Amino acid sequence: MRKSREAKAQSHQAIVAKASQMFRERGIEGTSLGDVMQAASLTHGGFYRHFDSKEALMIAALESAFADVLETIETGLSATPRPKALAEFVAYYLSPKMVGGAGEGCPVAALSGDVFRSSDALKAVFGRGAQKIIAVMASFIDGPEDARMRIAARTFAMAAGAVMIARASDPQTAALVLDAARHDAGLQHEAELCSPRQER
Amino acid sequence: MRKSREAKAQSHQAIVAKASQMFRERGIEGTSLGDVMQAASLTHGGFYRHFDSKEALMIAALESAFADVLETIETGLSATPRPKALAEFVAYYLSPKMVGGAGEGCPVAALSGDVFRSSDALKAVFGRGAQKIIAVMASFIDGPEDARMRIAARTFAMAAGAVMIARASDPQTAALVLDAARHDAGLQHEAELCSPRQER
DNA sequence: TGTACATCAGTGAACGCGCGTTCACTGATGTAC
DNA sequence: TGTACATCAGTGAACGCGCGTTCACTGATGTAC
Repeated sequence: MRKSREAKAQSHQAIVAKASQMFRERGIEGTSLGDVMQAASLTHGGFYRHFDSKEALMIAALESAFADVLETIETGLSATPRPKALAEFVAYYLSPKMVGGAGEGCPVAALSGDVFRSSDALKAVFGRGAQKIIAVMASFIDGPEDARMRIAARTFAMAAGAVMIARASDPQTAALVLDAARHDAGLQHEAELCSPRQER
Repeated sequence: MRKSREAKAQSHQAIVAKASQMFRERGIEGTSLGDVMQAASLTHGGFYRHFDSKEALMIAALESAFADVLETIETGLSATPRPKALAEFVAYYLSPKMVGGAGEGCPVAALSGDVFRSSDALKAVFGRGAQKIIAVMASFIDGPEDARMRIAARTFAMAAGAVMIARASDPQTAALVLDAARHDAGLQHEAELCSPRQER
C-alpha cells in the first residue's frame, strides 16, 4: 500500500487543508484527528506518517490558514482604489459570508480563544500572522508610518472583535455590533487626522 | 450526609463561582466537572443534585460572570468624571491585570470562541450580556442615542478584540495591538463629531 | 415538644464513549547492483 | 534495463486515559403526627 512521494505530498496537503478548515469551523478541541483524516479520505492510523502530534498539525494548519487569508486580503485590497480600500476590506470582513463561514474565514476571529489556551509555539504563529495582516492593512492607508500601523491595528481589532462577538451572540445582538463596526469602517481615518492628539 | 437548605445554597453558589472563573481561565471544554467540584470542595458525583447537565452549569456560570463584570463596569464608570469615563474604562479593560487575569475578566473576551461553538441558549445569554455592557457604556457617552450606542458597540468590539488577539499572541504582537487600542480610546468620539457623515 | 419516617445533599465506584497515540501488518514504491 | 531487497504510506485493531453521566448508598435534615 505504499504511495509515491508525490502521492504522500498530496495527502499531506489534504490533511493540512481539511484541518485548517475544520479547526476554524469546529474549534481545535472539537475536531478529532479521526475527523480530519476521514475528511482527507484517509484512515486515522496513517496520521503519524505526516505529523508527530496533533500539536504539530495545529501549527501547520494555522500557518496555512494565515497564508490563505493573507493572499485573499492582499488581492482584495489591491482591487479597490486607495482611499476607500481599507473601508471596503472591513465591510467584506464583516459580511454575512465571512461571519457565517468560519471555516474559510480569518483564523484570528475563529481561533483566538483556542490559541489563547495553547502552547507558546502556536501563539508565536498566531502573533506573526496577525502582525502580517495588520501590516498589509497599514500599507493601504495614507499617512505617517506609526499612525498607519495604529489605525490598522485598532481597525483589525475592532473588526475581529465584532465578528467574534457576533458569532457568539443571538442574531439581534450580532446585527447591533456588526452594524456599529461597519459604520465605523467609513470613519476610521478621521479621528487621527482631524483632532488634536490627546494623551491619557 | 444530607445538608441543610442553606448549606446546599452555599454549595450551589460555590459551584457557579468556581465554574465561572475556571471556564473563563481554561475554557469550557478545558474545565471538567470534576475540576469544578473539587475547586468547590465537593466530589464530582454530587454535581447532579445542583444541575441537570454541564450545559446548565455553563448557562449559570456565564450569567454569573456577566453579572459580576457589569457591576464592576458600572461602579468603575460612575467613579470617573463624565467626558473621560469611557476612555478610562477602555484603558482599564486593556490593562495587564485584565488581559492577564482571564478568570476574573470579561466573559466576552474569554469565552466568545467557546460560545460560538455552543447552543443557542448559551448564545442568547452571551448576546444579552454583551448588549448590557454596551448599553452601560453608551449611558456614559454624550450625544444622540443612536450615535452613543454605535460608539459604545464599536469601542467594545475593539477593546474585546484587542484583548482576545493579545492573549493569543506573542508578547510583542500583544503590545502592538493593545497600544493601538489604548491610543484609540482617547480619540473615539472625534470621528463621529468632527467629520461629515459618510455612506458606504 | 417529641418521635417516626421520608427526603435528599453529598460520596465514591462504575458505566460507556471518544480521544490521541501506538503497533503489527500489507504491498506498492524507491534504490542498489 | 532488469532484478532483488529495503523502505515506508496507509490500514485497522488496540491501548490507556479522562470525560460526562449514572447509581447504590449514607446519614443528617425536614416533615407529619
